Amino acid sequence: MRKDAVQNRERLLRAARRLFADRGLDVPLDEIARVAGVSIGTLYNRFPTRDALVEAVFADRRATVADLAEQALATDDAWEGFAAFLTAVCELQAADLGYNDLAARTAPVDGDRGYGLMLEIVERAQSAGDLRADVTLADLAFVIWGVSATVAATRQTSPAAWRRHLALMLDGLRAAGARPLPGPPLPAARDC
Amino acid sequence: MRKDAVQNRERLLRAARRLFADRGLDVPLDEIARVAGVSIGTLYNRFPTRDALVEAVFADRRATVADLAEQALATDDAWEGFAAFLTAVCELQAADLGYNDLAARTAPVDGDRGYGLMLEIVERAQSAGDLRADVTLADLAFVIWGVSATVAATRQTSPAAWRRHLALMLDGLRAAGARPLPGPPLPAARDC
DNA sequence: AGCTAACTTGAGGGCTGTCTCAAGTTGAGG
DNA sequence: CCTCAACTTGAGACAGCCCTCAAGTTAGCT
Repeated sequence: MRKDAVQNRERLLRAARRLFADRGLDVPLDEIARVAGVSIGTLYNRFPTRDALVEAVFADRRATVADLAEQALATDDAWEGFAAFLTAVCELQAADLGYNDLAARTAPVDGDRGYGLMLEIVERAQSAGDLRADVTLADLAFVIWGVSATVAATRQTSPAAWRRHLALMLDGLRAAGARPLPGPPLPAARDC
Repeated sequence: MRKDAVQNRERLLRAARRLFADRGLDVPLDEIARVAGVSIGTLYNRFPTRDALVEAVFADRRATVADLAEQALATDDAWEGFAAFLTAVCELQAADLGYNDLAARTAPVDGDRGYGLMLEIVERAQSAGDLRADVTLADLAFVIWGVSATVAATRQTSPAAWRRHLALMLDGLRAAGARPLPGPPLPAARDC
């Protein structure tokens, strides 16, 4: 790839990162091109679809989440690790409206490195008797979806409000005082 | 108002009710007109803005919610009333994608009849020692927003999944085993 | 310096949805 | 039956965003 092409690619990524973070994944592509100081045609040359751009911008996130999962497993207390992991993921969401959108739209993929780790986090916390036994990994989507909605709704006015939401959900996930859950657990959904 | 005009208005409302319910509040207006068997111009004659149409379609909902709140207060057990109220509201959301959108976008208005009743539901459940003392009425938005997101995400594949989400939140709202919440409660937000 | 493949450009066509308004139609009172 | 205010109509102006491609430019090799 030519030197100038590489530079343009990076400008585009920088612009997209910023705009996605501030305004969400649906920001117009021509605006990204404009902020990058590049024509819309060049953007399409480098990233043929919006998804390709999103994927490139958030490529590191999957690994970041997997790292967080490993840290969680390294924590002595199983519940503490579990709670810290969820909190960290939600912090990523709160810090970046684009990732907030992305997290709410995509489910963890089965083959992924993070998937196995997350499963382990859940099972460990359940074995320790701290996490209620009737939840599954898929139920954590409720936390992600819920916090995503709260972040989107309160970002401007109460940027820390999601922490209350998360705290309520964590208390709901505790084994102590849990009432049985209705219905079957969520199937391990592919996406959305 | 002329007889045919009244009839057209009702056709529009019927069409809008159906389309909002199936596809959410953002369904194109010209499609509503088409389904109603009326021109787009007529739609704009009757309802100058989308909000006016939405308002007309869901005009009864505010009263419905207030009625539900009254029923909740008529329940002997304070917590049971509280939980039944939230469940009923979420059932409205699950049954109508349009209302699901609406509930997530608008906060209960201060002067509203339902507002006072909901306040009472919360306070009664807190006085009974069942609902944790550190939540406020505004915190119930987390339930609405969260369930709204879950309904939107799982409607097609697991239409009852929101009940698990709600059950987790209800357990999180219980006084028993509650950990202190972080941050200040949400300000009584106007909208959104 | 000259050449060429790689790259950039941005006007323009396409699509979807909103909203308007001049012209035509019709219900209903007199 | 006549009249006219009320109503309906739908083409079309407008706006936002997507995506393409023919023409022009440039990096980098020889």
